[in-house]
This record gives sequence, C-alpha cells and structure tokens, in this order.
Amino acid sequence: MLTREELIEFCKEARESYLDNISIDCVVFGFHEGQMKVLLLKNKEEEKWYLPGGFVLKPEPIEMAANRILKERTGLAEIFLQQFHVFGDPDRSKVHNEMYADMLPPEENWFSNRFLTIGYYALVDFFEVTPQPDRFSEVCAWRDMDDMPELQLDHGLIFKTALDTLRLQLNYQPIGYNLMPKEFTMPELQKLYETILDKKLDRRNFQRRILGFGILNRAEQPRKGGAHKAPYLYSFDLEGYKHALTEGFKGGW
Amino acid sequence: MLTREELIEFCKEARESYLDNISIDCVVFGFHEGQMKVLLLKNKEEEKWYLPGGFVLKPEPIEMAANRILKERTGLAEIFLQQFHVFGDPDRSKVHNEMYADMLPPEENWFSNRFLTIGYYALVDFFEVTPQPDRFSEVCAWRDMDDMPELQLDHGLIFKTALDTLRLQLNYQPIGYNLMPKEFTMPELQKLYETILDKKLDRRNFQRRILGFGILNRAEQPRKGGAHKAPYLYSFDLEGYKHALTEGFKGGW
DNA sequence: TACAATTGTGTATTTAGTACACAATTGTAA
DNA sequence: TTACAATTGTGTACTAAATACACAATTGTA
Repeated sequence: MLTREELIEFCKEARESYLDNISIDCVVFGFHEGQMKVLLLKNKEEEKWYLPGGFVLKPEPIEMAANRILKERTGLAEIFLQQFHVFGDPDRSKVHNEMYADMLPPEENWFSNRFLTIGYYALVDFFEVTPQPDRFSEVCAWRDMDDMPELQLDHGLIFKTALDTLRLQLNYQPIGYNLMPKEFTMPELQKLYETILDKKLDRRNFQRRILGFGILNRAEQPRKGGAHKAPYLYSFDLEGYKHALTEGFKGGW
Repeated sequence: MLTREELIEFCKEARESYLDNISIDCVVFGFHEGQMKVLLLKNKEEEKWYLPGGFVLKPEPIEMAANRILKERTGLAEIFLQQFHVFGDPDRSKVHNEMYADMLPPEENWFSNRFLTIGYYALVDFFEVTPQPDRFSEVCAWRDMDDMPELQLDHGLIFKTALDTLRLQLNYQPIGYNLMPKEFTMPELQKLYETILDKKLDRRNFQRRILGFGILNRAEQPRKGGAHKAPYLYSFDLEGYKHALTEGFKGGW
C-alpha cells in the first residue's frame, strides 16, 4: 500500500508517462503438481485478490507493455502472451475509481479516470517464475485454479473469459510447450489437458490423438526410479509445434 | 472534409466528450449477389478508403459505442457485432496524426494523440443498410471483398484480421442469420460459405453437414418461377441457431 | 510372491468427412 | 414438341477420425 505522498507522486508520473483510459490485465497460467495455477496479487489487509496488470507507456506497443508488466511480476523476459478481449464497461472501474477517493482529490487522482482494460492471457513454466508484488500490493502468489479466491473489480470475469478462450484454443492449437517442463510423460501431458478442460480423458485415445498431431518426440530411454512401470519421456518437437500453432489442427470447412 | 473552423470545433468537442487514446473501427460484412461486401468510406479527393469508425463517449460502454457508430453509418439499430482485436502499435496512427497537422497546431489537434483502436466486425443484411458518410468523408459505399481498394492507416490489417477471425468462427459457430434474408435456398447459403472461405464446397456434403447442425427449417413449398428445378426454401431455426452460437459445433476434446 | 498401481499397445465399433452418380424439374433453343 | 443445358434433390460407397473397451508388462509394496 502506498502512502498519500507516494500516491500523489505516482499519479503525477502516470499522467505524464501512460496513455489515459487504458490498462492491461493478465491472466497468467502455470501448471504444477497436476494443478492449474493462476498468478494473483493482494494487499495484506484486503481480502480480494487481483490480476497482474499495468498501463501502457505513451510510445509503447501494447504487446510490449504486456510483456513489460509480466516481466516485473514473474522475472520472465519471454512469455507466451495472447490478447483475448477488451473489457470496456464504464462501471467496471467504479471500485477502482473510488479506491483512493478518500486519499486524493479527484483532479489529482489518476485512478478516478475510466479505464478500458485489455485482457492478455499468458502460459508460463511454473518453475521459472519468481512472483514479485507490484507497488500496490504486498503478496504475489500462485493460486489453484479450482480454488480461486474472490477477485476485485471485474477480474473474475476477465479470468473466466481467459479460461474460456484457452479451452477454445485447445481445439485448434497445440498447448503445452509453454506450460510443461522440457521432458514429460504422456500421463503428465494428459493431466494438463484434463486440468484445463476440467474433464477426464481416455488415456489411450488421448495418446493416439496427440501423437497424431506430430508435435512430440519420444526419448529413447524411459524415466526410471519411480514406482510402477517406467513411462517414456516426451518433448515437444519445435518445428511441428510451431507449424501447428500457425496452421491449426482441424480442417474445418 | 471539414473546414479548419469545423475541425477546431470538433477537436474541442472531442476532448470533452470522448475517451482519449481510444478509437473503434468496424469491418461491416454484407452479402449480395453472391459477393461478400465490405462497407467503406472515402473522401472525394483521396484515393484511399477507410473503415467506419469513431470514438467512445466518456460514460459509454464500448459495445454501445460500436453500435452507435454503426447506426450512424448504416441506419441499423441492432447489429451482430463481434469484438475481435485491439490494434495498439504506436506507429499505426502516424498518418492519422499528421492528417491535420498542417491545419492545426498540435495542442489543439486532438488527432495528434496516439490511438489504440478496438476492432469489431459486423454481419448485416445488405438490403437493410443505408450507407451514410461520416463527417470526415463524402462517400460511404459497399465494396466487393475480392476487389478491395487500398485502405488508410492499418485498416488493411484490421480488415484482414477480421476476415481471418470470421473464417475461424465458421468452424465452431453458425453464420448466416445476420447475412441472409429470411428465406433462402441451400445453394444460396452455400454461396455465402464459399465466398467467406474463398473456396468451392461440395454441394451434397455441404447440405448434409449444415442440416446436421439443426439450425435450419425447410419451408413446405419450394420457390417457384425461376428457371430450372424449383429449390426448397430454408430459414434459420432461431432456437437451434442460438443454441449453436453459445454451445458451438465441434466437440473438440 | 501375490498384488495394486501404472504404463504401453491394440482392436473392434461408431461417427464424421470425402468422393462421386443419377434422377427430377424447368426454361430455352432447335 | 422436343432435345438440351442448367440446376436441384437424394443417395451410396469409401476413408478417416473419434470412441469404447481389453490385455499384457513393469515396478514397488504388503
């Protein structure tokens, strides 16, 4: 939480540096221990969490702004990012607007503006992320997707829309390269799909289908040491993967 | 084209009424005589056309802004609109910015701001549209999609992105209710798909597939009077259509 | 050493997609 | 009036994809 002086300073800077009326909010998905995770921020004294977000510098492309914002929250320089929707309800920032209303007069309070927010979703490797709170928060942490806390403003809607978009993209794009470690077993990859879709898939049919996409390479040696039968290790075939990303899976018409 | 005085007046109004840094551009698709059409605007003395667009009023939801803008250009109050992308390259409005640079000093010229533009595409009934130029243009007209003129700014990219999105949506959503007249024949509907996809489809397989979606009703009496065998008339089954819109066609995973 | 848990592989069945053929209708040209 | 071209309606064989389901192999543990 900022002091009044810091807040005034921020508003002054913001007015000079950022585009007005525009913000960016990101839904960052990670995958760990069979669980889909979302990166969220929070103030200690507040109950509600919010999505990592920020603003667009006056000369900055929006893609770059989203990347910059996420680099600050995750430490990652290269992130798979996908713009998915603009949320432009004038009521959406009401709470936001009033957030600092008691601390600042409206003409100084940059947050009293209306903000449209551009939604991005990101797929990242859980282990490579070092969560960093922003200047308005004290906590930045992964939260389980199926145990999501209440979110501020319309961030619940933004999250839901991101998830719906991700599920839709699963039908015509490969997913996983940005979420899985270098090597993984077939059941692990299946678990990713099942988690995103919140649905059980048939083990044997999943394997046939995903192998049919031609985006996987199988290592010669199976993973050893664990209990049970040693599973084969797979990695993504980058060439096939990128081809699938641009061309898509399904023929359609 | 506005006079200098009108322009100054507009900039003053705009600064008061509209959100800064945000614009909306619309790709309006119509279908007529087996041709896909796009609604475009132009100045008499200029060669390049541009997409119908506008700005967002300070208290206005963006969906409503898009609807308002299109009502002014088409006369239609209810339009099927789909937001598809935000274009946020800082260079995108360079030409725009310089457009009135010789007429107005930068501090008065509202257009010298950077604008992100939210892209919407619209599907409309060709016959119900009455094209209306906006205050910056003299011509508002339908243009053939496969004979598109050069467009201003990044409007070429916006159009292409809209078309790509539309083609993708064809794979998991019904299209046509907003583009076809109340009653139509199967070959006419097929022509719409072929035009959007720029691809020939097999007549018999198209029919089986589209009927399988359960979004069409067949009239009892075929159309008469024309040459050749009298074709059956179809209309969209609104219930099935809306269900397909929300649920989608393909099972996917 | 039997067992549970997990992985690898395969095979029928159903469904969806593709390719292609023929009969029926209607205006037009011979 | 009749043959013909153009167009529409309907169907069938073939192929590919999706689904349902079974059994054998491996490995730690009881």
